[in-house]
Order: sequence, then structure tokens, then C-alpha cells
Amino acid sequence: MSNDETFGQLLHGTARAWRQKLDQRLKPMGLSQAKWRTLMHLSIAPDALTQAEIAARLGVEEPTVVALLHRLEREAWVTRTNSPHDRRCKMVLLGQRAQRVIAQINATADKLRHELLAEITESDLKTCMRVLARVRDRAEESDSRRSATRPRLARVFAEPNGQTKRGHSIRRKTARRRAREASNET
Amino acid sequence: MSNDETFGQLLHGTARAWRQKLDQRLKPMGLSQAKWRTLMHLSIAPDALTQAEIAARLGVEEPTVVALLHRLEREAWVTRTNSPHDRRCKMVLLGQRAQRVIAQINATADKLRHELLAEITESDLKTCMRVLARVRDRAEESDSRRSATRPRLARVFAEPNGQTKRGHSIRRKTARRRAREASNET
DNA sequence: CAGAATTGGTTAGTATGCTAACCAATTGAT
DNA sequence: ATCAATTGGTTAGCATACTAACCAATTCTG
Repeated sequence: MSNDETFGQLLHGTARAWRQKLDQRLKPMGLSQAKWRTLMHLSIAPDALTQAEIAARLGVEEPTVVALLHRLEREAWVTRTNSPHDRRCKMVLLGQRAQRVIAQINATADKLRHELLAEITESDLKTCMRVLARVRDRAEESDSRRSATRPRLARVFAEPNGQTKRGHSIRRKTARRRAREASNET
Repeated sequence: MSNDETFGQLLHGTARAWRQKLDQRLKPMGLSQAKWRTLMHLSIAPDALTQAEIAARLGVEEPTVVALLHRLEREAWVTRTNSPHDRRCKMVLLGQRAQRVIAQINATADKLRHELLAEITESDLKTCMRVLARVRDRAEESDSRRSATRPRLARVFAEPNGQTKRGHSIRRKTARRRAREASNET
């Protein structure tokens, strides 16, 4: 019931309210959060992305991306083609329609951010973000005393374009962490 | 790309990590977040709750609660009986099985909270919570210039047991807000 | 090089959320 | 008292997430 008690709810409530607000504003464009985030990542990537790369950047699992891309493809936001280099891969490309609205998506998201953070002082914001980052890192730590059950993967991270040179075991459980690293630094 | 850019992602990432951690720990008990939160609310309520009340407390819509209760009922966590007073209502009661694990759920959630917030100073935590609360309130404000389209409902809130004396128009769009108010104060 | 391991993608099944549309019961207003 | 509005609950249909299980292609290893 103390301070702690509320923190979880506050955290979730805030995240939820933020997300809903953004969804609400982007809905007139026919876009949900999952969709516009995907389009954004595609738009800022120098090359076309594979589905695995998209999953890593969004921080979700691959099966989720499959369904997501089905919908995006059905609505003509993206196209999928087989990679000529690696027949396992499918490259995902932005459709014309998508390219035209990316800027608008960005503008909307930026505007919302500024609105929501308007009254917050720089210093408070910094503190808040530091706390959140700390909490998140804590929460992402493995529960098991490391080196016991799991291989305790070496944390080799993505190249600029999301590839790894020798991508051994970094997968699945690491999607979130990789996504964060990819979008976070600085 | 600046500070602002990251805040949204940080917020969502943290909330997500927290939720997943808790889910992960409660899963061995056969409980997901939606489920244990429901059980918790039932356990702290002085009387049995109706589905509408549960929805308000969880901050989700009623159809969501219907499905949720179906699952909880199927797994013998709760029972639903028709209210003798109001034949529209169904009262939701905790099953024996549920009552036995409530304490365990609480303990787990508390433990996690303490773990995740361990390194955070009291002062930083306060600042963070204040920021989050501010952001959330901002995000929950209506976009439309109030008093225009919507009735701008009078914000009459719940009684201790979740009832309103004359519950006129406070519904649907207010579930979240009411849930927050109900669980938040102090 | 052949077999094993890894990786990209998919399908199937489930959980959780939403909105829209609907009944049945209750409450309100005339 | 009766008709309209409100409220509690449901169903249907969708979006978004997950895990588990699988195929096909590639890459590693011996």
C-alpha cells in the first residue's frame, strides 16, 4: 500500500495512457502503434529489413511480426520479396503509400511527446528517465543465478543495419534487449 | 532523437519489462497479470463485485472482463451467481482455491517491487512518480476543447465499494480514470 | 563433403485487449 | 402506468502479443 505499491500501477497506467493517446491520434490515418512503429523502423533503415530484424527492432517475437506484416501487406503499406542472396529471407519494403505518411506519423508522435512532457522540467525528466532505465534493467536481468542453467550469452550486438557478424546464440530471449539498445543509445 | 524521443520508448519498455517479470514469476501458479489483478481486487473488496465494478477497477472494458471471467471460472478461481437484488447483475465470488493463493500473489508482487526499486533513492522515486503522474494526467485529458462536443462528465466517483449513488453518465470512457482513482489515492 | 546446428519464416493455439451491436432488466419521465 | 433511456452482460470480430512446433535453407564441424 506504500509508495512501492503504487509505482507499478502508475508505471503501467502512464504507459497505457500514452500509448492510447498516440493510437487515438494516428487512428484517423489507419495506423495502430504496432503498424506505425514498423513503418518508422523501415523508413529509417538504410536498406530493406528482414522479418527477424524487424522483430528485433520492435522488440517482439517473430510470429508476431508475421501476423503484423500480413496486415500491413494486406493494406498495401509494405511489400515482401524473397532475398536474392539468402533464400531463407524475405526483404520487407515500404510501399509508396507508406512513404507518403511517415513524416506525418513522426510529426504526430513528436507533437504528442512535447505536449505530454511540456510541464516537466529538464532535471525532473532526467531523473525520471534514469529511474526508469534502472528499473527496466533490473527487470530484464535473469532471475536465475547466471552461469547456471542458461548459456549466459555474450551480448554481442547488432551492426548498424541490424546484422551480427557471427550471430551465434543471440536470439529470442534477447529481442527486447536488442531493440532497446538499437534505438536507445545517446 | 533528443531526450523526448527516448522517453516514450523508455516508458513502454520499462512497463513491459516489469509486467513480464511479474508474469513470469506468477506463471508457475497458473496466473497471468489480468487474472491475478482480478483476484486481488476481489480479495480486497468488502463484498462480492459485479462485472462492471471489476471492469472499472481493472481499468478495462466490460467485454474484456467477460472473457477474463470465463477463463477464471473455467479454472475454478471464481464463481458467478445472479444477484438476488438486481437480476441484471452477476456477483463474482472468489473460489476456495483463489483465497488460498492471494497471499502468495501479494508476496510475490511485493518482493518484485522491492527488488526492482531497491537501488532507487526515495527522492528519485518521488520525482519519477510525480513525473509519471503528470504525464499520465496529461495523456488522459480529452483532446477536444472541453464543453464542446462531450458532456464533460462531472467526475462523480466511486463509493468505497465501487458504487455510485446516482451513476449517470460515468461509464465506458471513464473506466480507466475511475480505476486509477480507486486504487491510487495516498 | 556429410551430418548437425542454427537461422528465417510459418502455422497453430492461446491470452488479452478493443469496438460495435445486441438483449434483458431496471429506472426515469411524463 | 407506460414508454424511453440507462445499465449489466453477452457475443462477434478484430488486433496484438506469446509459446510451441515445424520446414527449409544456410552455415558450422568434424
